[in-house]
Amino acid sequence: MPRETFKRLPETKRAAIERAAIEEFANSPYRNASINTIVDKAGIAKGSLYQYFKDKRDLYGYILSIVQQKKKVLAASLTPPSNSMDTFAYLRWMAQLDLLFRLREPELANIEQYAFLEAPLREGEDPETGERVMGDTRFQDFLTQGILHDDIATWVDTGLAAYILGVIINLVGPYLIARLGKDAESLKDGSADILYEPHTQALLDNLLDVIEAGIARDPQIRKDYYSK
Amino acid sequence: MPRETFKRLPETKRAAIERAAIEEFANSPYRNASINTIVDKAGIAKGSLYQYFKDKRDLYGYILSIVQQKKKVLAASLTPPSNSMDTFAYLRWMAQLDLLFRLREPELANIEQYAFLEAPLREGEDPETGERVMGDTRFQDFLTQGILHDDIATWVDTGLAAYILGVIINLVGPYLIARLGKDAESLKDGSADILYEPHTQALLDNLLDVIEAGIARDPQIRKDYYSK
DNA sequence: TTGGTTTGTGACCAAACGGTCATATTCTAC
DNA sequence: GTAGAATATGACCGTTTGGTCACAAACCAA
Repeated sequence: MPRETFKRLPETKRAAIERAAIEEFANSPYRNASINTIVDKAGIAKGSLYQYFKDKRDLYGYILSIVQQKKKVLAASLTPPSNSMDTFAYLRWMAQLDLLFRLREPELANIEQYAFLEAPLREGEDPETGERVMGDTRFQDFLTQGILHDDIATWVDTGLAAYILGVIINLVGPYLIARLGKDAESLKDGSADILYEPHTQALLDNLLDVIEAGIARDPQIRKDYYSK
Repeated sequence: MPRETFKRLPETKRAAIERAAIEEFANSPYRNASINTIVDKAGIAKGSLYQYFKDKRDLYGYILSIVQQKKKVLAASLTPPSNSMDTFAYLRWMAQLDLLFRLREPELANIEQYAFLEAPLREGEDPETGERVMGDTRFQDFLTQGILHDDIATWVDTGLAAYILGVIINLVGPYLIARLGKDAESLKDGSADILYEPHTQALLDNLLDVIEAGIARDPQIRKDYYSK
């Protein structure tokens, strides 16, 4: 969506503009984000910005595309979800990806969250049935597949559960970071690996155990080490 | 928090101001709510408003107190939670209260939700332990009690679960209303009672069954009619 | 009717908003 | 060197923001 002029910009200048915009959209939801603040921080004139982007929405859309792309790259760098991965392992993988994204790119994660909160009820169309559904269609699909695989209890209302899962995944990040406290620091600077940091894994385990116990057809959690 | 002058105002005028403010704060989060819009809708001069309230925050605080009070009244009109009510019945009662509030007072419910989203991570202090906790302390207490009563599985991380419960209860309302569709209309105009409307009760049942299955020590849901 | 207190009013303020545009500067090609 | 295109600039526009204040109107007791 940026104009051609923007793409021809020297690397450093483009980066400065992107960084300034990211910082601003991470600190304020779209409506309150300030163009003036962005151009000041980027060190360019306001008129210049409007040569690169049609308007505020255009700039915002571009920043959102950066967020998505960066997350995609991170997802690819993480052990990818395999087809053999079971339903809940996949869900755990998603939660871990979300947390890792928040640790590595807190500003981008914030932008993502603002975007989610601005349309938490956005409708999507189920490509399968054409039925209108609410919430992230990813989770809708996820649950439908889970039922087909006999992983999810058939009595679970998939629409409701998909909505709840979306809300949880999108809002649990800040809580986890706060709970991890200084452990989160080690994960950020890379001195610890999220895959092996015990405190982090314990929290993720607990979150997913609750979810699995809640919607699984035959939850393992009830038979394992936790049972008393 | 309103000034004495406001309390002395004729009923109709006070009501007009409250209605205008409620409408505005229900449509926009605090930062974007407009004083100008409020005074226009209330049909008073801007200077008058500032004789009744110190500033925007003061007015907002007053409106929030109305929200809380109205919800309290509604809670009292509903069959109150008894001591003998078990942990999950109490949680279901809370969910039902929230839904009913949304049906009867959609604007007030919206204000409540904006307030929640503006500080979803606000810290509270556990009066028992003095420990700093996140999320609604109500749910923290609720879970602690539940564990004492042997209703909640001991392996559940209460902090995490309390946060999740808070997020769910505060955000599931709009989804439920949308799902109920025209049934929601009957509930609003009083031609149907939420306690007996089957579609509504089925959705609430499903939500609470998932939660119970997720965190209960000995979830009934696994043994009952749903099991296959 | 008078005088004093309480209440009502809207023009006005400085700041910030998104966006525009005439002009200046820089770059490219011949 | 020069013409012409591309890019940079910040003063400026109209609008909106929360909040103030000098003044007018209404009220009330004496």
